[in-house]
Amino acid sequence: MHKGRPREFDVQKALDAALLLFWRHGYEGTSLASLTTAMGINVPSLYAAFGNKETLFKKVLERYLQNPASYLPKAMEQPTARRAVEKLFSGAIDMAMNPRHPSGCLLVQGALASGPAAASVRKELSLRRAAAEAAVRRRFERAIAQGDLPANVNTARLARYILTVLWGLSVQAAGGATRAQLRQVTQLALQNWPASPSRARSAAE
Amino acid sequence: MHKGRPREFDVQKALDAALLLFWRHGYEGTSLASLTTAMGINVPSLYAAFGNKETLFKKVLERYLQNPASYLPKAMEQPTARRAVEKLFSGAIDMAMNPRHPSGCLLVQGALASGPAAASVRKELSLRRAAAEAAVRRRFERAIAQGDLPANVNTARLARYILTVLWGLSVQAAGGATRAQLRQVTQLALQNWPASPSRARSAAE
DNA sequence: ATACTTTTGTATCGGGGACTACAATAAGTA
DNA sequence: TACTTATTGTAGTCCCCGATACAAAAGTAT
Repeated sequence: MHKGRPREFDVQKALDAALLLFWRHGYEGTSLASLTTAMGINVPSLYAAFGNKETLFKKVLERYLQNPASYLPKAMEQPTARRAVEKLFSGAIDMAMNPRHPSGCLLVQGALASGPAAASVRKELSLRRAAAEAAVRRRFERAIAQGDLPANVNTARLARYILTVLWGLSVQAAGGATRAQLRQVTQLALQNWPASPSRARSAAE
Repeated sequence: MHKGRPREFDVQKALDAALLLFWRHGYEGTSLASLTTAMGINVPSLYAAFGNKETLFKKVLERYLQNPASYLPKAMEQPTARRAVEKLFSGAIDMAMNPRHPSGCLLVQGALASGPAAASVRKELSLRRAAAEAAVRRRFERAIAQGDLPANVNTARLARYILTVLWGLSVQAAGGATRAQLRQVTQLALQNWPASPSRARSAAE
């Protein structure tokens, strides 16, 4: 099967360890020395397996989206758009409150602002945030097609609002907000939901 | 008046130049070399005038709150709580769209996640965000006392929601959102305003 | 065995990070 | 004019950054 000396570490475990560091300290705040220590490998092994710091981060990012951040696509499977957003928020809060990893979302914590060297990472995170917004927007479009949302709802605007609240939750979580506080924020954020009978035109126009 | 050789640069101008760098690249992403270049001074002058990188950042932060971010206390002077929040959002959008400086809010961009060396800066920013939230909450309390908001409104929760949207706007602005997009988000965010006659109990309990 | 291939460990590399020593300079003060 | 005080400019400090060279180790293939 394998040629040459076999790898002595688990790639996924190493990625998970790297994820925790990038998540907590951001891309620029995470050093290679701290990475190799946490991953339990030495520097040449890291470079042989993951390329360099930037490509390592991007693989960590993929891992993040598949494992702890999979609550977003999962939430979109809910039967109604309203339930989907509720599940999106509760999933985000559950993740933020999980003591096994840092608070907030890696798409926000990773590199909101950065030096020129990390511009590529910053751009990648920005694209991923836009992709998340697009996924929610597509869910809303499906909801309109299914009669679940009023047809005059502007799906792009509603999705952008929902994601703005989601990113804001990430900032609040980084500041040490409690689960109850975050939940109350999401409850307020959903009170202008367009499907609610008395305010069907809320997100319209 | 002054003893010794007089300073050859304007402290405020230098702080403004440093502000632009910290704002765009974050605390960790800004190097002393780039700072001295932008400020037009050399390294010993920087240390003599501002202490070190961390104390420089904190002075820059004060400057930021007084000059470009003064829209928040200004907005709180509006006659009603609703108008105050509208002004808060429009002020934030105006600042984000000003081409003379970076997008987003320094309280968010400065250091959401960071390495251990910048923990003090991260904590300081977190405190300032909490202070901003408290200022809005106090404005809501005044609004209740003045009959401007229903007495059963939970001011802390409503303020936290408003600030969550504000921080979310900062993330969206960092991602390149347009003025129209940000404005639409704030319009949606205000549709569940508790003073609105048909939904006076929205933010309550 | 021997050759070949890949990973591992050690020991670096050049570069840039924040920060400072020190002498020259430019003002006020005697 | 000499003295004092503070800033400026040059040069350099130490240290950690991301990234590598190279030989020993541990497997497969012949």
